[in-house]
Amino acid sequence: MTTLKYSRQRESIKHFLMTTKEHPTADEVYMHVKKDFPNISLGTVYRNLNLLTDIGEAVKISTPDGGDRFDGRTEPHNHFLCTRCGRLLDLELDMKSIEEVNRLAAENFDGLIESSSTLFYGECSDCIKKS
Amino acid sequence: MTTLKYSRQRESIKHFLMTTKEHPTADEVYMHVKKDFPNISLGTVYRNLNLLTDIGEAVKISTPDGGDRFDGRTEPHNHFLCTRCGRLLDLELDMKSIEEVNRLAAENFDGLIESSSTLFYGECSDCIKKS
DNA sequence: TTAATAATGATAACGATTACTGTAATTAGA
DNA sequence: TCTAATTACAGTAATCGTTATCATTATTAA
Repeated sequence: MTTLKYSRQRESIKHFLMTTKEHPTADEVYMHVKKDFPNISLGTVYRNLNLLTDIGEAVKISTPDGGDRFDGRTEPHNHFLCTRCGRLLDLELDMKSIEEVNRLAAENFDGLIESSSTLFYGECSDCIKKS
Repeated sequence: MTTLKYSRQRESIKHFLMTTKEHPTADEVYMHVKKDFPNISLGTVYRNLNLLTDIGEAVKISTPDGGDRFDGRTEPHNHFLCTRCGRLLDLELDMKSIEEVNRLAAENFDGLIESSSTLFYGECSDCIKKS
């Protein structure tokens, strides 16, 4: 086991993830952090995003379109992907509902369900307005 | 709009997807179909997997670990990813539960929810036995 | 049977991510 | 505070999954 050592770059990445409402891709994080660290490397961004994910200070979200997104909110919550514009949004679902889903799923399942993540699809309000 | 033309390769891919219980990656489909078509190209596999997905005869599943998986079952259902062995399994959840989740989610959401896909995490029965 | 065109196999190109390497920053201990 | 040990860095090459290109083959409608 290797000890964690402070770094400004990691702190900046973490801070950005925790304050943004978006769910940026690694490249978007890179672009942002570049403002403070003009010659930060994309590899550093990936390394730290994975590190933060591993120690539970960030969450990785997989979508069927393109690269993974990262989220600084680590409490269980779900996401909505707009099938028109591709935006990924937070979607609140109270803990009870999440637990209820896990319980329902466990009824017909032979293993141990620890958590779940739901991705909802549809049209976001912005796209509905435009149509 | 381009007309669809029959091909043995596509038929074989489709047949495999519909009969297997697994959720193969593109490469696993490739390996399997190779038995009948020894010089099929991986590009052909991808092309047809995407085509089948587009016309609704297959489903693409994104997981946080590595490549996408494909599923010949097109009725709405959910999946379970074992955090130990990485296996992706079907998980039955009756339509009512799925609709209920979508309804609950819609309550606090401003757009239109059309569908959802839940990925459950935990340990599969095989891994539990081994521990 | 033929002409039109969609699908193929082979391979190159691509984008996202990871691995490598020598240098710089952080940290624990004297 | 200085030093030594070690982690993190920037830069870059390599890898992996996937898509695009293209000349050839298979399917299909007339």
